[in-house]
Amino acid sequence: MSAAARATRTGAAPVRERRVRARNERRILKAAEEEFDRYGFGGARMQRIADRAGLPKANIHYYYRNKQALYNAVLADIVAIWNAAFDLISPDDDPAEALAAYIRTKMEYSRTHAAAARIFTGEIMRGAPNLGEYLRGDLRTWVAERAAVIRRWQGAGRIDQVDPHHLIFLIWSATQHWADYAAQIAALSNRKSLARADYDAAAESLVRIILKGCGLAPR
Amino acid sequence: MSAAARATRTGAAPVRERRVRARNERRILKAAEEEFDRYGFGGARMQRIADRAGLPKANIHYYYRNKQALYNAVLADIVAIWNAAFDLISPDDDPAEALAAYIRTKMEYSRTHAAAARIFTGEIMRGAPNLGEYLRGDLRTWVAERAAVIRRWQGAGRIDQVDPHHLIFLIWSATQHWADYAAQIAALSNRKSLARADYDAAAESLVRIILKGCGLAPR
DNA sequence: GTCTATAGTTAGATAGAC
DNA sequence: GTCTATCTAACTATAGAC
Repeated sequence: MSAAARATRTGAAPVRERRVRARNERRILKAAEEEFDRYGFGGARMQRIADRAGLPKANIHYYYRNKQALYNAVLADIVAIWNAAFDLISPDDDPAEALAAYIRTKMEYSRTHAAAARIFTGEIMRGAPNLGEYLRGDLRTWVAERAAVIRRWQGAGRIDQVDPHHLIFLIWSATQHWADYAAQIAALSNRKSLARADYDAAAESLVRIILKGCGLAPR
Repeated sequence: MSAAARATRTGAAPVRERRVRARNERRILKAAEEEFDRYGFGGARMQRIADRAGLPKANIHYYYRNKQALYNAVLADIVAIWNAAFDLISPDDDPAEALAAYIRTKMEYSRTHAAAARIFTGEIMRGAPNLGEYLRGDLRTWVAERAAVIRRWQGAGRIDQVDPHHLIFLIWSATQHWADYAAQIAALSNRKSLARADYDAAAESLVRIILKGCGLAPR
């Protein structure tokens, strides 16, 4: 019996083996994220994921039962980061400051987590076959809470009477665009890729237009 | 030798056969659009496209050499409709009216051509491997011309000094969102699908926020 | 836990009769 | 131009030695 098998029985894997597992899972998830981003679920190849991760293909199946399970793990990762990153916006905040900060944070996410952002869009575009629970659960709660905050701001006359959901979707779409459409933006500006300054400038344009569009002073 | 083969040699196919060809190509393209939308290029299956079109699989290959050629035909269709639909915006237009009309038209496109819109997004997200020429050609010209119009408006003090490209991308993303993220919007509002009224209301919110955000009076 | 070899299955593409 | 049968390649997944 192997050390790992013994450890599983006793419920405590040796530290070294847990570390190997953690490192390999990280490598595989990273490689899978790149592959699913570039080719979509149907176009992704387990062999290429293995090559990117620097492991034999069989090892991918050792850690993840099948392609679907690996894809679900990548999605879970994306949703976890998403949940952790966007706890902003409470009723006591200044509306202009809170919205400006949210736009800038979301844009930064599009820049630093572009592949994750695109995989998320791909999943939603296919009808969210693996994220229905998340959309109808955590995300719906999040949206309802933020919409309530915006309505309280509106009740206090601190922001224009725009549909809170429409405002949230506007911010999501305008920032997400810089991940999903990065290739188009680069092609239109005759460049190979976008720089940090491009995202920063775009975020400032969005802050300016959206805040003013809601009757708020610039921040 | 068949009538078709004879006709090909003489350069004039009989009317009936041309009609059969046109009808079948339309059916196949429609079925392919649905399939590529639902599953992406890699996940699309020629057999399902054939089933949707009500034809044997071999016939799909008779009209389109392979899967890639069929996908390219679908993309060409999408780009053609796109080019035909958005010739709006000239320097003599009233900025508020022109932008409002563009937002409403683009939103209508997201509603009535949702599958096409999503396939386009998917292609761009994969790095636009089959649309580089279009992006660097027709689309770049289109964007440059519209940006020039916006700059003339700005020179005449008719609209705020916002980056014209950022404004165009904002309108594209905010309207495109209602095609790409329809599943998420429906899930968040606990409904199975979106109605025309949803798109219309969203368009009016966007017109209101974006026009005001650019220093324009509502239209 | 790692890796080679391969089983098993699917799907794109084609041959050839009609 | 249509359709059935089939070829072939590619890919997911697993068996089993180490």
